[in-house]
Amino acid sequence: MLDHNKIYNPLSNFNKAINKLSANGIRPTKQRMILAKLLFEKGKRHISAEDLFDEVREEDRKISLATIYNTLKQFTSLGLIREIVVDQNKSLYCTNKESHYHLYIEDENKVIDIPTKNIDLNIPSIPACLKLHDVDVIVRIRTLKEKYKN
Amino acid sequence: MLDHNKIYNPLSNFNKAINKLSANGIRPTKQRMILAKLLFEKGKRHISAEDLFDEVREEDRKISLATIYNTLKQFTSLGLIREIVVDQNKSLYCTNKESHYHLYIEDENKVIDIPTKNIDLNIPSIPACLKLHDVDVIVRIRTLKEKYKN
DNA sequence: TTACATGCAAAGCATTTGCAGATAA
DNA sequence: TTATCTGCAAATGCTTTGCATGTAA
Repeated sequence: MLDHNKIYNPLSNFNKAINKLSANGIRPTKQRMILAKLLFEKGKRHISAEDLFDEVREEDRKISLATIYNTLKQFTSLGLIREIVVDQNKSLYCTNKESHYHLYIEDENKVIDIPTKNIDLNIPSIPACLKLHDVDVIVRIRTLKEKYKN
Repeated sequence: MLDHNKIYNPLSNFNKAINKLSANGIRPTKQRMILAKLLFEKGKRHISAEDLFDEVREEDRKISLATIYNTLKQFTSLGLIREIVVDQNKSLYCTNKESHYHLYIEDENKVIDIPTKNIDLNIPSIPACLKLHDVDVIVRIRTLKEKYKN
């Protein structure tokens, strides 16, 4: 059921997402709507499949992990969210639609958005013909002590 | 067995690596020596565990994958190589000891080093107290066509 | 009605771990 | 000798897939 917020805010990220789904012939099923709400009605997020799975349960609903993974992949293909690979055992999904990069603090397993203007890329080695589709920048910082001596 | 190259080039990356091993009480076993040779006597490389496994076999030797993974992890802890997580199912290990960042071309599964001077990081949001141990920057570019329409 | 979605369990895959046997010092 | 290392196979953990069932249009 629609609430007033959505009725009077036709350009919300949630509504844009739903529009994009139908524009691509993808059915607005119960599961997709629940996930879209969690992703797009809570501000900018960096969230994992497992996190979403838990949030769905907290609402006393249930969506299988497989469906969550498949939906996240689909939303990513549609450009509704961005996947950030922070380490080999975890992908996070980012709902910030503005142009930005990511700062990953390994010790805390935490991701912070960095405005694009804060990083100047000067990469003459990219062939001019490459026609970039997307550029992700992950700045990974560690504060760990060295484990071995010099 | 040592060859002339090593005898007369005491500052080679290979020798530095071996020195670091013994400085940390880590035995220069047959397996570690073979891996160190492959890593440090072939110039700058971006190589996976599986790649190394294959290269060892090409020399008609055999080191188990488990040992290769463990050794790579250990060399990384020692700071001899750097791990680059290019996607969730693959880590590459980089033998370039100079300060640099990484450009990952997803379509080609290829990594190129970027000199640090080509990227200006201006990240006021990092708390000053954090005392960075290391900063990895991965610029991930895609040239794929969009799969879905707008 | 029917093409598309979902959920479950099983499969996949890179990586890690437990442990018995091997090896360096 | 003995602490460390290696190799195998099994375990792990995230993610994907096959397929039977369910559902939107």
